[in-house]
Amino acid sequence: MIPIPEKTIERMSRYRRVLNNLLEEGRKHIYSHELASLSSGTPAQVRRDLMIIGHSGSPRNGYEIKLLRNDINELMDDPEGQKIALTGIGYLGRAIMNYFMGRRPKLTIAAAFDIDPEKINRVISGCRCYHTDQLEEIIRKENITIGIITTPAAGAQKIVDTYVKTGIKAIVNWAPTILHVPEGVFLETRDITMSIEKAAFFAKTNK
Amino acid sequence: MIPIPEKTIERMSRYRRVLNNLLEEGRKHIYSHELASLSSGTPAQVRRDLMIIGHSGSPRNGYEIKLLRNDINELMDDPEGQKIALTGIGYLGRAIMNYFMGRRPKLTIAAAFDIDPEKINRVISGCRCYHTDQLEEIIRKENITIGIITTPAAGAQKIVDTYVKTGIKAIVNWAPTILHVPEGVFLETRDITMSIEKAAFFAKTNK
DNA sequence: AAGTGTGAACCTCTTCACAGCA
DNA sequence: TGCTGTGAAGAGGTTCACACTT
Repeated sequence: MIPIPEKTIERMSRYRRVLNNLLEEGRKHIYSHELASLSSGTPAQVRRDLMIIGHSGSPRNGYEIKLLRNDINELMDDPEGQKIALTGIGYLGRAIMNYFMGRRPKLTIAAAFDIDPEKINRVISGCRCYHTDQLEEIIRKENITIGIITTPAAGAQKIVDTYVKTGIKAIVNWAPTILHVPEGVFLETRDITMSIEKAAFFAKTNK
Repeated sequence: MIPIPEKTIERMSRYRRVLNNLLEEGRKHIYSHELASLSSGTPAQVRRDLMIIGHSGSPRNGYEIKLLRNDINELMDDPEGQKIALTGIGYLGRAIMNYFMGRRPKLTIAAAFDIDPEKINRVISGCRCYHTDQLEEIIRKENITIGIITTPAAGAQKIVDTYVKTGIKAIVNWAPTILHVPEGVFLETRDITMSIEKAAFFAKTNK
């Protein structure tokens, strides 16, 4: 099977959110142009994406929302669930923990790590906190497969290295620094400064 | 002049960070392959980017770090400085304020907004906080041109509309929702859930 | 009539490969 | 020799346009 493009995966995440909202409102069907406008895309893009994941609708009613949502769930979720480790319990780490807790049943932050004794062995936002020294132990014990980094820039590479050592294959980094991972490990850096500087460039250019 | 691609702007932000670090270490020159490996890119990409912004080096020494950094500053910074408004002083808002304060002299968070009376009229992370009702007034008075959104999903579109009404041309959104802006306004949504779900998909696929 | 599904064209960004230069 | 600068090829993603369906 042809691999699904990263961009399509991102949009699936958006589509799912829109579809879940519509389901709550009791909507049953949706046309590509409606889903497009609700997710800030184009109708052709929506149809292409759904074609890629192998979902089809009908000219009469468009797409059946529940079926489409289920197809996206099947594509994106691991039926056995996936666990996440988060390292760096600062404001950013807490924002993510807060937002995530209980939101996605198949995807949970199973453990958080920090070096501040104040935070260790507490439960923050429903999540148990450990000392960073225990990263390897806990990740292996809990069978964690996804790593989040919300530490300051300085310690981040060391955390990545530990993540990689435990066999984690996907990492999301919010530390404002460039990190290095071996081939085969997915790393996405979501740099706050970079996104604001890009916006600033646009604001300046469009002045 | 040909417009500079968004992707190149993003990398400029990364290059600048690397170059600033090197300057502190006293380095004077750098080759494209070195800058590439420090910023997780390819040498060809680095050369192409520098070509696009009109910076050139020499086969003998590569690029002169200080000159290159200055060219990036000139490209990215507004000489008169740019001001940012941030709405939503939760964990995420504070993370951004904390990180940003005093870091970039030409780019400052000039005002923060919330609806919680606890936070209003205080100074948090060196930034004055106002009630959201004052958005228009303060943005115009302070001549703010960039807007950040770190509110919950529910109120976000209303904030965007207010930003747009005041003439703000670039918005960065961290609220977990799809927002709509008119043509000509730059909007970047940095969705936490989406990035984690994407990583989860990769972890699942690479299992 | 008003949708979907999709080959093909198009556009954007990345990488190759090599001439030119110090 | 080992780099830079860049035309050209390649890869990836988006949009067009239209046959097909209900």
